[in-house]
Amino acid sequence: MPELPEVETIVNDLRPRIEGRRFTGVSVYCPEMVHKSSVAELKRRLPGQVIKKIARRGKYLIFRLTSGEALILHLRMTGSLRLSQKGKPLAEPSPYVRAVFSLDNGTELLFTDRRKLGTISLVKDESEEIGKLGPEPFDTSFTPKALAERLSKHKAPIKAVLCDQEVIAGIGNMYADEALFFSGIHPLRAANSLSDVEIKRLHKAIREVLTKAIGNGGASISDYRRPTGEKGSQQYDFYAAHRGGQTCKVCTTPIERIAVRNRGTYFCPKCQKDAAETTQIRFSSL
DNA sequence: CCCGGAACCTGAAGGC
DNA sequence: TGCCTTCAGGTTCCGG
Repeated sequence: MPELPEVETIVNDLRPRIEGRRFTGVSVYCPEMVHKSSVAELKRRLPGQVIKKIARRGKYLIFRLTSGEALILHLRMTGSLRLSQKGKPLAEPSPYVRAVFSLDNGTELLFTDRRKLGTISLVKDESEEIGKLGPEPFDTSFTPKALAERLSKHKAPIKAVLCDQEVIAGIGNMYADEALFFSGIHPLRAANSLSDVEIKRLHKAIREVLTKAIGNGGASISDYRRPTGEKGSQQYDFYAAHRGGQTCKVCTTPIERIAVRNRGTYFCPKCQKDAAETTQIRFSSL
């Protein structure tokens, strides 16, 4: 599932290949994926526009266009972007191509999505789509204090609050589990019950976990692929996420799986104790 | 306003 | 083998 590291990888892969290119056309095979505009509007307003800048905000991919408008994509759970040369089939063709964006150098950007939950929007003002997102984890304004202030407003389980895009942008199910593992915090702890020390550790763990995953090109759990078709390798580096029944890489205790807000949640019952007082730092870096 | 759960969607995986 | 049910989890919507 594409979260911040996966989208960041996609942006990094796309940037040298298609930044500065001009859209020449667009075909949409799944009109219900187009939000905040229509297929007709895409066809009318996109061709001719140059991609000035490719950016990421949270889990959103942003193509900033010459007109000042922005094409904003969200991959949700099974979406992916693939680059191909016009008329040249992919080495691993997908039956789930939902939209094709053609560029002036013969490159085609394919939006594939098995479950059709991804979104495509063309907006005049980016804030229409991403205005409510919380801070970027790597922004200098995202300090332990800023995290503390945001967490103090929520009594829901920390796991759920970390996945709330208005609290902090870009973290989803997998990296919430990883960040909690590396900060030694139980996923069911109330978000507003964390101590300052725990929040500091969590803040550090969030950045470390995301940085490592970006270095690994993201996690190819499910349908995620890089635009080149390559898989990421972060799935082999998980300590908690998707490791139910396997032994903890730190203490060999079996990793447990529980449901938090109907989401599969993996944690080590020994490294991530229930009560704040008993939690100790057993490791400080990845 | 806050919180929890359902809906969206469809292939994969598991049970019988 | 094959049918059926359940699961996956980002976001939005809705009801309490």
